[in-house]
Amino acid sequence: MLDERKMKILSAIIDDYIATAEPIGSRTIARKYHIGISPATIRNEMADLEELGYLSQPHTSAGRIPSNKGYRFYVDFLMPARKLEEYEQSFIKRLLKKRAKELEDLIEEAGKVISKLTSYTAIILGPQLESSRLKHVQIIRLEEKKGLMIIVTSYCTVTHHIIEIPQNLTDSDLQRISNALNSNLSGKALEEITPEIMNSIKDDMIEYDSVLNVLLDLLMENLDDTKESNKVYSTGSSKMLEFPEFRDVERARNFLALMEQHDLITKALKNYCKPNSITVTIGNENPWNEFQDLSIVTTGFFVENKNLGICGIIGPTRMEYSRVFSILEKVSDYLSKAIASLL
Amino acid sequence: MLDERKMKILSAIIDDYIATAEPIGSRTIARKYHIGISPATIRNEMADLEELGYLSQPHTSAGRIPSNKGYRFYVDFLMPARKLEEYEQSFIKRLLKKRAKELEDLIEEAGKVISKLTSYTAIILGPQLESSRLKHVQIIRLEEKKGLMIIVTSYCTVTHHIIEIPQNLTDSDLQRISNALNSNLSGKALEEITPEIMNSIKDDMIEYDSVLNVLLDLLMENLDDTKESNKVYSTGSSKMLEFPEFRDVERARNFLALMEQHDLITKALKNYCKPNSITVTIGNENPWNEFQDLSIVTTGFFVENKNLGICGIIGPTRMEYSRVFSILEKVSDYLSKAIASLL
DNA sequence: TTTTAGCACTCTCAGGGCAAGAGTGCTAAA
DNA sequence: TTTAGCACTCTTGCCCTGAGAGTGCTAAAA
Repeated sequence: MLDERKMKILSAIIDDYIATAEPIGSRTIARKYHIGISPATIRNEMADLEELGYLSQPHTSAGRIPSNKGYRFYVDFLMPARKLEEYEQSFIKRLLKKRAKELEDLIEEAGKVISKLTSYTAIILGPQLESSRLKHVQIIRLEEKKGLMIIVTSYCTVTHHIIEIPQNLTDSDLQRISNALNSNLSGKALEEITPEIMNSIKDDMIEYDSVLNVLLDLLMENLDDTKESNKVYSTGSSKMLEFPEFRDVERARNFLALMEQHDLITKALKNYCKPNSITVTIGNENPWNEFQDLSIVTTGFFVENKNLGICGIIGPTRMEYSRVFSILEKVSDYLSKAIASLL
Repeated sequence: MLDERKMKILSAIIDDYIATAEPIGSRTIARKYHIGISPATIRNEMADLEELGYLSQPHTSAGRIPSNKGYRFYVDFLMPARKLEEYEQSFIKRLLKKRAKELEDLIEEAGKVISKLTSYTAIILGPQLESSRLKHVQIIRLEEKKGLMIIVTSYCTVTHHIIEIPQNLTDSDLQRISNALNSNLSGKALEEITPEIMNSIKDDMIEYDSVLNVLLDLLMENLDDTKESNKVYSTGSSKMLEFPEFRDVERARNFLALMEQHDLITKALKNYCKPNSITVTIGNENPWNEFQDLSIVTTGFFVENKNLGICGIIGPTRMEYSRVFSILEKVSDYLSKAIASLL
């Protein structure tokens, strides 16, 4: 563990670097932060900190910048707690008030709020349906031979599929099928829908065998889909380019390309984020080198104590961690409430 | 109108500039394109073309680059027709084969195809529901006091709303309401749903007055929404940054910020694009100066001869117009077919 | 033993000067 | 009407230089 003085210096360097994006020299620290020791002493300490891996030097005669290890130490031990500004509070509160029609709208809104307030790119991984159950299935006839199957999960997410209806089925047949599916399947999670159950449904309604096959397939596929691939929402990429780390177009492009790789982002979020608390992944703590000089901060949002998704931000490792923490905490809180009142 | 020789020279300059992004000098033209006249003559012609507004010079001792007027002339008169490459053909064909579950998936897929093939940013404005009609309304009970209203339009786009169900309504009440709404409203366009019709529904079912008010409001709001604000899909922004015109981060950022302004894009597409044919808007032919050095190429897609939406690309004014034309034409064609077979 | 002042050294960065290169417009000859 | 020739302009890359910032080391001070 570092001694008091080293921590003070490290803290000062990181704070300053986060604010200015310029390497910091010993003189600057002595002048701006009043630690009460001379630049020479600070220089010695900085050399130590560099040897320990917390700092690095872009070139010999430049100041120091934090390394990933430095940021990690900062986030874990040094970072000051921060209260939200008045305007941030009220901005987030609007989330709750704006009556949204759907979960999706709400999530998009939350993304906008996060990116507006932080200037980083918001990422939301939403509805995480691992624990979702089937709530309702309904088949509606639209035309002579065309119908709509509507699937509602326990989180009130709705999906629909256009299906073909065999000529000989009447409306009451459709209703009977709907009823049978509901009474057998509703309340069940994906893994509880076994082949036995499906066969028993088919046996009960042998006369509808062919259409039932199609329906059950669609149903399973649908549940499978929502389980596998969460939808990724990301907002505010253009603002990110204002940061000096993206002055180089090459890096900007890489970042934008990364934001289009939803599968990779999903992986990164799922593997490295505990939804129950705010999690940070700094630079190469992420195994994919696309994230090399990016940090991810995330937290979950919940309904009835069940994790519904992950919201967070992605930005350069030089990030205002403490601001992001305070904002994300609040947004996740309010988002959870807003969803609860929606469902 | 320009004489033959001027057209040849203009054509050569624009072709070359589109390919290289470098100003072209008289010598280059004489060497690469065999027009059979000397650089000096070409120089004279170029001076004429500049005076006429088709070319401009970045600085006195540089070559010429096309002006917006030049591009316009090129697109209208000079541009060679182009056939699709084998691989482009087959790439687009996959659109049709991939069975999509929803219109939305199909549209997103089309966007990806367009941006992959052209390297420009694909923009799709979709389902344009101006001429859409209400096809079906259905209310489903999910829980004791919670229900789902499902609205299907004539293009089989589906929206849903979670609604509150008053305590005393039974399932058969809900069915009765659904039936009444359907028999009175289905097949009607938004503007055909007059207050008289709504009142007559209410009169018929006076006992459900309060819930009917909510439902009808939602319904109108929904139709209004889909009419006003089409959804904008855009894909492939990161690839755009590979073009030399975006080597400047400032411009890259402006472009990305523009792509997030869906309302402006909608306006630009709606006001300046005729869906029946391929339309180009070059640079400041668009009145908003965000589009200053961008061109938009669009065309519509159709189902049963009704325009369902607009698909197109947005890119720098220095654009491979003829390639884009050929690709867009094909995609719109196949997209229309794919949608037809889906619905 | 720890801290600090002093100093030589290193590296970057902005600015100036210079030569090369590309392209033009003009003039006069073909 | 076309073309060769030529002087002129402007950009670009390159080198050089001096200023500035910051370091590490040494030796003196606390």
